[in-house]
Parts: sequence; C-alpha cells; structure tokens
Amino acid sequence: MNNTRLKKLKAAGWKVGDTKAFLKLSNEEALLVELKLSLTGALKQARAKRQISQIELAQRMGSSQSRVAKIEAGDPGISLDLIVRALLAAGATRLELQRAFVG
Amino acid sequence: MNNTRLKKLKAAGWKVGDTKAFLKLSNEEALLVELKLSLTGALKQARAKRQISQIELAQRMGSSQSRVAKIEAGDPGISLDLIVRALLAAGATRLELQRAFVG
DNA sequence: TGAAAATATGTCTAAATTGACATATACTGC
DNA sequence: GCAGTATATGTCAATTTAGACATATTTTCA
Repeated sequence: MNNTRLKKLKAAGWKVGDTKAFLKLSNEEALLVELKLSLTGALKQARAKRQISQIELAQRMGSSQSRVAKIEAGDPGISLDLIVRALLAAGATRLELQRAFVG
Repeated sequence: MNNTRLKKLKAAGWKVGDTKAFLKLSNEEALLVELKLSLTGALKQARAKRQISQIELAQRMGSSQSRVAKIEAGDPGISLDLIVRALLAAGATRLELQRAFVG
C-alpha cells in the first residue's frame, strides 16, 4: 500500500546526492572510529592505572583475554558496546569516560 | 541475554565470587542500558529539533525506517554503534553527544 | 639468561545485530 | 470521516560480532 510510495521516496532519495550521502557516511564512520579509539585509549589507561591484567578484566566482564587484547588493539569488528562494557568493568569513572569522549 | 551470560559464567567454572561477579555484571549492564536510553533520548530530541523524518534519517545513515523506530523505542538488541551512527547522521553536535553520554 | 606472566594474533562456531520488507497503528490537516 | 504522512511492530536471511581456544610474541624479574 504505502510500499510503492516508500520505494519511490527511497529511489529518489538515493539518486540525488548519491556520492554526497556516501561521503557523509564515510565521515560519520570516521567519527565513530575516532570515538572508539579514544575510548580504547581510556581503557588502556584505566586498566594500567588499576593494575588489572587482561585476563582479570576479561573475567570481570565475562569475556576472554583475546577479546580484551583486540579491544585495546583497536581491532575493527569490535563493537562500541564491548568497549564500553570493558571500561565499566575496568572501573572507569564517569570523569574518565567523559574525558575519553571529549577527546 | 543475561541468562545465557550467567549460564556461561557458571558453566565456565565461576564458583568463587559467583553472585558478586554476577551482581557486578548486572550493574554494568544496567549502566550500559542507561547510557543507551540517554543516547536514544538525545536522538529523538536531535531529530525533532531538525525536523527530520525517520525515513530521511534512515536514508542518511544507510538504514531503514523500522530500524530507526526501534532505536528510538529503546528496543533491546540495538547496538551502541547503531545509536551513535544515528546521532551522527542526525547531525547531533559534539555538545549534544557529550551531554547524553555523560548524563 | 630464562622461566613465568602478560599480551598479541589467528581461527572457529554460536549468537547477536543488521537492513529490508510487510503491515499495523498514530498523527495531521482538511 | 478521509487521504497522506509518520511512526510502530513483527519477521527473516545475511552479515557481524561474540567467546573460546590455540599459539605466538613480548614483558617482567629473580
């Protein structure tokens, strides 16, 4: 029913500004990566500060050492969720989170 | 989601500090959910402020209207990544992000 | 130096998340 | 009430991310 109209809108929306939309996507993706890197940096700091091993952190968050290593290595294919979980499990303060976010 | 996690933890031999660890996990999970809700709230505001429809936002971020609706509805099973992508696509400022992020 | 601890890297299957689609419901102005 | 539009809900195949494990490399320190 509304399908035809929806499709029309979609098609129209994508034709015009195709590359522009793509560039925007890239930019947003870059911002997201930047944010992730900032957070993983904070994680490394938080963990070092508290002298927690990757194994211990992994246990605390119900994950594995290899995952923690990958998080800190900025491995692509690591979700923001997991990074934040790690930060929380590492006992990062609100201020630390904030600083990481501000960059 | 938490059930499977708990089961896994138990199966994996978490005998000592069992409940304590679980409580910690729950707490961190709760904090994460809180954060997500805060961000989705910011998304709704940002989108309303800019008068962008869900369809348009979906197009901008290369997603679908139903996904956007679910993000804003606080649907479980929506990643932090997707929420942040939506915020960026909605043109949320760094300040808006910050406020939502740190609470 | 060298053993032990910590961290990095690669790969697997299972589980979670995705966009897309269909469709239902809510809202707007007329 | 009614068309047009916006938003909500449910489902699904395909992709992505997960923990786990093996193993390599680096770091630590007696």
